[in-house]
Amino acid sequence: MENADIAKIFEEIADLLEIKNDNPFRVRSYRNAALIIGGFPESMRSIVERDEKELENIKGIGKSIHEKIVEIVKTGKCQFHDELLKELPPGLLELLEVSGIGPKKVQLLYEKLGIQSVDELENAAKKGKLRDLPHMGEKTEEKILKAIQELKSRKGRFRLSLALAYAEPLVAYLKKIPGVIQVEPAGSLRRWKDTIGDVDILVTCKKDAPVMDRFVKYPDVKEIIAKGDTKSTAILKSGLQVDVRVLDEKSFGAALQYFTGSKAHNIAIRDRAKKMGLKISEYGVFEEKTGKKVAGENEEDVYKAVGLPWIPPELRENMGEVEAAERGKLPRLVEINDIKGDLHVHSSESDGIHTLEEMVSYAMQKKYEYIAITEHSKAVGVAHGLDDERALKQIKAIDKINIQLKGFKILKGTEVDIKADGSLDHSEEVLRQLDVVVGAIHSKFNMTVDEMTDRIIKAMSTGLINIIAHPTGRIVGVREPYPVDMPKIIEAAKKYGVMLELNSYPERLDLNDSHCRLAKEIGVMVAISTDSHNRLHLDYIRYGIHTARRGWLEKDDVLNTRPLKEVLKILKRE
DNA sequence: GCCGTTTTCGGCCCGACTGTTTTCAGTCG
Ligand SMILES: Nc1nc2c(ncn2[C@H]2C[C@H](O)[C@@H](COP(=O)(O)OP(=O)(O)OP(=O)(O)O)O2)c(=O)[nH]1
Ligand SMILES: [Mg+2]
Ligand SMILES: [Mg+2]
Ligand SMILES: [Zn+2]
Repeated sequence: MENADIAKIFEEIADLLEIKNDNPFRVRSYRNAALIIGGFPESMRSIVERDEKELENIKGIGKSIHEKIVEIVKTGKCQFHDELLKELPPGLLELLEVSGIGPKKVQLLYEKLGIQSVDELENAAKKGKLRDLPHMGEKTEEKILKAIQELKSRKGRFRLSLALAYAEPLVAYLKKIPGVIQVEPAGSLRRWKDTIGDVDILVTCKKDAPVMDRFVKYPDVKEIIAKGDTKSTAILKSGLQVDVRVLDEKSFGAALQYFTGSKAHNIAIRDRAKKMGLKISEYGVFEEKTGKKVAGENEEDVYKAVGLPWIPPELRENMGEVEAAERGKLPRLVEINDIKGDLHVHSSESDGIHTLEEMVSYAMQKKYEYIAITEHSKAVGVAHGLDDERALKQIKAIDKINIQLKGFKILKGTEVDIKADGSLDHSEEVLRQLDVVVGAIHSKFNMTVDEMTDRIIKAMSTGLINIIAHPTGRIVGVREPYPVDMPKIIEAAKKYGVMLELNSYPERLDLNDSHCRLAKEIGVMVAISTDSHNRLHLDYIRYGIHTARRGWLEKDDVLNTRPLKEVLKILKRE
């Protein structure tokens, strides 16, 4: 039982309770717990094994949910969940996936028509059986049929980079509408989450600007879900959903604060306002008694009105940022301009596209002081990995080029394969001649957690490795992380003086946000690298930076914010 | 079910859009 499985159980408990018309705040508690556990950096299993009392320290997890986590970890089951599933058929859960269908309709459909699955719902709608139910008519049937089609072709959450690629031209299109003043991506895009459920765009404009009419005519729109004066929703041909919110420029700050979220952050901020006698909505901050508007034009004022400094969007997950802001303890997050070099770069010598010289010239354009050339080793055959001999040749070649470079240095490196037994795919003799050794797992993923964790720790214990690359091996939306105990890895990294990579490839973003935060807590430095295989990949650094910011990292927590001299000192192995 | 600048009970964010309704419930952001 991994965290994702436990989160799913609580999510289902929330859904089932909601269908049963249970207390909505109880429902929220389960849903909130699912959110917390799903994003937690350490597995519930290892917390329970070490000391289950630690669960009590997690905000949002109380006695009841605590007990259920322990039960699930120990027995693999949750009795309460099982009982709910005896009362209600499991098919009701899939009905909730149909957009427009919520708990009340599910209950109604089940009780009046015995509908227990999406297929049954589709049949009933086609036969016109739904229109007899209260609050439903012919239009509802049509809408449900459309929503079922949409569900069947739904692809799940989009990679951040892909969602951005769809959002950018739409933003440009909206900016050209007459009367439009500002167009800002908001939601999870502005928070730089690794995956995006839908794109949220905030627009401010002069009165009567035809924003919504033009939005729904955007050539890439496939279907209009809703269209109102201030809020519309459409689905693009790619299947990506877009929400556009339009407000007056006087509300820009409050609207951006609202639409950036996260939902949990908004609730926390609004709750705080309420306790101060204020009310926050997307229109502004208002005094509860008089209704007088006290903020709204810009975001900073909204936070100021509730006694807080402005909080960077990447932190707005209600994971301690409100408390930190209150105590003046917000981190000074790392910025893209802090980056002085890139420590994971390939050239055409292994599986890169561009030559070493081409990579260097682009890095110099970016005003970097250094990059490390880190080719694969021979075990990664598909990538033309280097054996010792080729590695030695490359060392000599780099030495030669370095002589001619001014104000820039190529670090001699490798992305050495960590073999199944934890040994490294180059000789110690070669590894000792390199400036930086990046170690990574590339095959044999089907190990137990303990085996995989030991494998990586063994590699770290050789004293030959500086950095572990893409430490969990996940591919966003494609491959789960291999089983590995990250807290143990991070502790071992601390012990052996090894650093961890945040791989900036948008398909990887590995370490992820919560692991970055754990690394900082434990005191392990993170290297934000791009793993570039062509020169434009060097620009992927921005994904890494924003993910690091989501993990609360500051400049000093990041290895490659340091100038060349310092980095070389840190990379020196005993 | 959770939690504590109204602390161990009582409150838990606030508003838009739709389809049905004749005054609003449901769903969603
Ligand atoms: N106050 C408040 N704001 C909400 C609520 N639901 C959503 N929002 C705000 C905050 C969200 O970040 C923003 C956009 O909503 P989305 O459902 O698109 O969520 P978000 O973009 O955060 O994540 P996503 O990747 O789309 O799943 O709207 C809510 O229930 N209350
Ligand atoms: Mg969104
Ligand atoms: Mg949205
Ligand atoms: Zn690589």
